Amino acid sequence: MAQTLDSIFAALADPTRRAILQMLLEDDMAVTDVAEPFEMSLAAISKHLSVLSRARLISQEKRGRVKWCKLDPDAMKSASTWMQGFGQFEPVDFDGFERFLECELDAPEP
Amino acid sequence: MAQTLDSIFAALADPTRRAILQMLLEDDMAVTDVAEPFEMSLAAISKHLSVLSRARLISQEKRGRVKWCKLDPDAMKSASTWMQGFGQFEPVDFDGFERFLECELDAPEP
DNA sequence: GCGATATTTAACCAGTTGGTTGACGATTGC
DNA sequence: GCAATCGTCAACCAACTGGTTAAATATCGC
Repeated sequence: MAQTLDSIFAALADPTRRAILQMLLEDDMAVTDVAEPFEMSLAAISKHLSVLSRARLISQEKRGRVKWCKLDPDAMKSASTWMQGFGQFEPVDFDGFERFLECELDAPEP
Repeated sequence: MAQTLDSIFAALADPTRRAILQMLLEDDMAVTDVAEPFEMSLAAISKHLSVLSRARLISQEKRGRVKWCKLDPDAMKSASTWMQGFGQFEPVDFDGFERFLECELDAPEP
């Protein structure tokens, strides 16, 4: 679990990878489509995806020659759970999505 | 903000730094006391603390020759907020925790 | 003032990261 | 069958990380 948190937080520490996760929030995507908005090589994106995959933040499934990437929220949830040790609970937060959108404005690229 | 998230998640990606944060959850601590349970040099811990400090996960205040380290929940809060876009995680009341920390301050200083 | 204590800085080292290019293995459509 | 598409792998590079030891800087107690 500690090693899991290592890889999850390390994966989240890169703005390109966070942007990829936010793209996947919209829909599952093929590797080539994930790469399209970024100004870097496909190989670089492929590496980023494997980092996300090893951290189990995404899952990947190959169908034909296309590899589909899909968000897997469990890992993010365990990171979030770890962080909850640093705060107290409060009832469901309806502003959450709004604040998320504000953060998204600051994301790099696409 | 994007750069902030970079440094916050990068800081959280190291198990030593996460352990330090959990120690600080109990109480504010001097650098030497933070270092005591770890099997590494004081200089290494000092570096870890400066990473945490640059990420604003802790604040540091020098009183005399002792530098006190104190949790600063704001940074963790923004990371948690970013993550909330990815699931129905329980949100965290970091403001409540901050009030809790302020109460702690009234406790007798070591 | 002086020795002890608290902490940071500098120089260094090995390993990791994030990117590149180019070659390669599968799969598809014609 | 064969050219195009999808994606990874290998080799390489510069920059960063996490650790070390040794020296430097403050401050404290006496």
